[in-house]
Amino acid sequence: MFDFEKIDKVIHEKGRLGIMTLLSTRPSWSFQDLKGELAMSDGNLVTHLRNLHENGYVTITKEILDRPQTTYALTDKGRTAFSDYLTILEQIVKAGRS
Amino acid sequence: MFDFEKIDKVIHEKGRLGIMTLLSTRPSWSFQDLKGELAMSDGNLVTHLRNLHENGYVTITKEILDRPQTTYALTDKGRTAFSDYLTILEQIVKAGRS
DNA sequence: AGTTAAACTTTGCAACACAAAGTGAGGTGA
DNA sequence: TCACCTCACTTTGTGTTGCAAAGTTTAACT
Repeated sequence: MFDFEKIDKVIHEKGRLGIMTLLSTRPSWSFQDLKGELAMSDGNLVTHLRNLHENGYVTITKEILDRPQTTYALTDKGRTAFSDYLTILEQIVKAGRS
Repeated sequence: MFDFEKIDKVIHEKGRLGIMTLLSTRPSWSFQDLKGELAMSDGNLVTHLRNLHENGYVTITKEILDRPQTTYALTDKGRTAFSDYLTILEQIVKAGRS
């Protein structure tokens, strides 16, 4: 039926799935905004973001404006991976709703 | 935006998600059929099924026909939980595709 | 009795999520 | 200038769990 092995383990985790979903809705997000949306500790959030960055899905941009501010955005690779992941979700929903 | 905490951890795992999706498409499945669809070791499959059973999502029926044969099916609770899970997936897809 | 297959159980390990606490850089207020 | 605060991050520790591999049990079939 489906090849569940194709599910991207990097994305398929509650925390990172939340991050990826948020990142896909805007060009970029600040650390604080992400933190505000996701009930996660600093450390946990940073770790997930670093994980996504190490997998090439997310860019990290450090700026010092008023306060230090780091912004995160999807790379093309990340956007593609997320799109592929969504395609599998769509198939699951389709099968499950039938 | 979304409450990602609401994602059911029992279902949101590659292996069990595969099982739940398959179970939702037919009244019942034999162990062998599940094993045929999912690239998983016996032990791993049994463990996931037991997990789902212990959470009240799946019934286990043991029969001895030609050979011993165990069949698995969704409970009402399991069907509801899976439906709720799919609803969240739909929201993610919708947000991610926007 | 010996073999084979189904459906487990057990064991062991590596990975990982997560919390909590600590760090350091760079403001801001007194 | 000194204390304090926030942001972003690191470190540490703990508990959970996914997973493979090997062993076990039960029952049929020869």
